[in-house]
Amino acid sequence: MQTTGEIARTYRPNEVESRWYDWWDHHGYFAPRGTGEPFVIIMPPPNVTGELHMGHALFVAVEDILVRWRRMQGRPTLWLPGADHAGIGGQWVVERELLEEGVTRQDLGRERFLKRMWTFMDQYRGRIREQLRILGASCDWSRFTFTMDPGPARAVRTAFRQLYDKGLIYRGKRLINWCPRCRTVLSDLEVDHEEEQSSLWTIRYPIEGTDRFIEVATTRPETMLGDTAVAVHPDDERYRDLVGRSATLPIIGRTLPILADPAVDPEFGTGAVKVTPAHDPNDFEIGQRHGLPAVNVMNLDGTMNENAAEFEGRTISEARKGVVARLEREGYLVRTEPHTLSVGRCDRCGTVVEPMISEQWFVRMAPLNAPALRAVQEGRVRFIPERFRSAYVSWVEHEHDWCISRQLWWGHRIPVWYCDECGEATVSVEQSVERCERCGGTSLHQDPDVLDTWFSAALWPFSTLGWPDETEDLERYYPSSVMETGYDILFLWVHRMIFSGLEFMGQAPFPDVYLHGQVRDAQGQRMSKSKGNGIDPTIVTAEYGSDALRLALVTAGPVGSDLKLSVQRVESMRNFANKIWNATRYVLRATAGVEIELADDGSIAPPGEDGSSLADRWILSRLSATTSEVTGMLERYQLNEAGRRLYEFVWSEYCDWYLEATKVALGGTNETARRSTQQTLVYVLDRILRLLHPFMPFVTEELWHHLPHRGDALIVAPWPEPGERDERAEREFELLIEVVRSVRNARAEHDVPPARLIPATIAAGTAADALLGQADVISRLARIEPGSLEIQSEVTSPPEDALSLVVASDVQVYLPLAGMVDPEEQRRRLEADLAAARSEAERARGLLSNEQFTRRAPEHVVERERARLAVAEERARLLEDRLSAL
RNA sequence: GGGCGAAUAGCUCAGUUGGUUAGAGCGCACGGUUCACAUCCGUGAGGUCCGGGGUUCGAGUCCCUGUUCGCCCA
Repeated sequence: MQTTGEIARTYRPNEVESRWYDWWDHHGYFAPRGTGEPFVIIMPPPNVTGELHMGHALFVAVEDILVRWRRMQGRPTLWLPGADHAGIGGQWVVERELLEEGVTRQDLGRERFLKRMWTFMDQYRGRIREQLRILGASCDWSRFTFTMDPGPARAVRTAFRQLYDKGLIYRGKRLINWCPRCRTVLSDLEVDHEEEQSSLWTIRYPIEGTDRFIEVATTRPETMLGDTAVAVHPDDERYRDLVGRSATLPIIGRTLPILADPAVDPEFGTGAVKVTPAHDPNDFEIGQRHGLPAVNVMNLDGTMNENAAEFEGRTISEARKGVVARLEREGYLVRTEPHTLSVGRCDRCGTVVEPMISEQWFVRMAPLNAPALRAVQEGRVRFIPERFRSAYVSWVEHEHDWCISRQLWWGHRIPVWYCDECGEATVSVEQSVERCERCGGTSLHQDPDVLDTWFSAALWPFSTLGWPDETEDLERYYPSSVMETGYDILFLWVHRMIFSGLEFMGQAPFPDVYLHGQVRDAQGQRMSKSKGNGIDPTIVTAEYGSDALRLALVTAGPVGSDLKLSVQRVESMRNFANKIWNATRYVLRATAGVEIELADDGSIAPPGEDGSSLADRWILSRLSATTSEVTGMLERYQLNEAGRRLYEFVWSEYCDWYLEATKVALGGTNETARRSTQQTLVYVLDRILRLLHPFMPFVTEELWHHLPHRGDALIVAPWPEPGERDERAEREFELLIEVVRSVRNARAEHDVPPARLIPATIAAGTAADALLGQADVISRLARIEPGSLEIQSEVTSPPEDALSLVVASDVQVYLPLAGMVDPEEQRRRLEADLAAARSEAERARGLLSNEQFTRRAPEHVVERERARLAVAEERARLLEDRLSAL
């Protein structure tokens, strides 16, 4: 794309950003290029149905920075995008649509419903690209994959078959979490537990053959209809004589054995509990141990079933009220007291989850977890930040088997066919099965359920690359370089990818796991639709630009912790973009019509030594420092620090000092010096744009095209290598900065109008030569009258009535501001400075006179203290002189 | 109940293997029509490094303990 001519006075992000994305894409820059070790990120696939939110903006910012940086380093770089079908969530969106039309999915039937799902999905598919385009995600669209595509679908069936054959997938009747609203089973991880205020009801059951009762405490009285035992702790003296006897269940009249089991907490309630194996995980286990029957009293829609006597057909909460009322009426309710308990809710819809017994498919985790734990413990999989490792290990060590079937229609159908003749299950990687594997019968029906969305997500690092086929992509790009995702799905997704990669590919799917936190509002509140405190990325990027949003997000806080985002921060990053924009305008104007030398690789050549000024040498050295620091920070995944470092370099060093200093050479008569400055200006700006490109791809690409260059695009321009440091230049220029600052400070303190130029005399000791060469720069920056600036190594007779500034031990500035300076005021200042210098000297002296310190501290620390002492003493001496001269 | 994290300027965060005078950005105050930029420039104020104890010549940093907030797991 050609960009020519004068550029606008202020940066307008939306005009610039809209131009580049498709241009990059059409030129093929998003596809891996070249040879060498690839850099690969498999993108966490956004839900097809989802709107763009800040979570997406954050992951795009982070991944795109890594990807663009590595691409510029010359690695063949693949960032593979995709979309997730989002099981329950996806189905729910379409069901809601149907609801408005007054139809249920059951009315439509499975086939027509799925057709409708696909129509919907096809509509939404394009939106992911559109959203990622806004954010500048440089991912390879030719490899875009949807979890329901034929490839990943076959991967799912293949994985299922392999695990089934190894006995790692089984079907079993177990206690599971049931969401009555979604009408499906959920895995343990999809249930959110929250403390809620409720009651503890104490009920008494008559003991058979006596006129005594046993009191049990429960948080869920309605489940008593399904009680099949009463249990106490084996060591509980209070109930020892009752163990072995029986109680009668009120309302129902069932006989309940009273048994002893160590799982009962004698401290809770009365120490005796009712046992409802069909509706409580602990009771289920007690039931297993004692061979108790499980009586299910609920329907799948959250109403009571035929085992609930008169409460059949009522909702659970109606049943609870009814049961309590009847118990009370009949004298079985002993008391009701307030109680806090943990309630499980469906993480999708918030409905209270019911534990129920149901036949489902499970993955046997222990054999799969062992290799995953080893990989993490041996460091083959690293977490960034590291602290997530211990959370991962302790969670995985205690993981239960994973329930993978879901009672939904939208998703990967379980690849199991049951024979109508012999009942045998046939598991197939094919889409359909004609013949029973055992009896050859041809009348089969497929399991009606689908698989947990995370089952297909677990295979994502290799199903996207063609597995189970041995494709070139799989060979070349597996394992990927880093998995970047939110810490909230560490167990739900990351863990499952790790064990799946190890199981199916024999190798962990990534060596590094970079975990980002959640984006919160300026007050640290979670952004949510209902609170209305969310910041919409579409709106923010339209106003401030995606570059600004990206930089605001990535510099907002360290990796792995939640970050606070305010529009104000985005705005200040937009201002930063404007700063670079205007710096470029300045450079372009300063170098108009000048031939800029290019290096062999087509980039701007570094300026030669000839005619280079102190400022030139200083900024080049600072550029080297910045380049190596930023590269190091990126290598350590410290993106936030890298971003901030660049911000500071550009604004505080390049713009505030270097650009200002160049105005002298550019306006001067020395042709060589001017050429050197022009070359340096462009050279450093070019490096800045390169370093900044991963963070702010749009504005940097735009500006780069205005600079002289021979490459095609900044997105594929080489990443800068740090040059030499010039410590002498840094020291000297920093002294210059100190001199200028102290003059400015004095001017401000004494209300010297900015427009007024003043004379100055500088005594600069050993730095006199260096400063002498910078007289023009100093006078310009400090607003000193050029003809009246004197720089000497020593000033024997300072100007009369001069204000005296002590910059360093041997550097003083005299500002002859006769008439402007109140002598009392100056005395006060000097005295304050003197007091500071004396106390500093005192501190250093005290330290150095401590023999423990001089003996035990390292030599360089002691040396530094000696130097500080000398400086402070010299400074104090100078200040005393000035004071007495006053 | 177990675990993790955080606590440093008004706000958001840096602060290397401990090195003695704790930094940045934003915000704030004051001053500015300096020919890149008011989306800007200059100057400045602002800190018991959460409390207590310990180790050390030396602690924001290491150890113990407590407080507050947040998160994860059961």
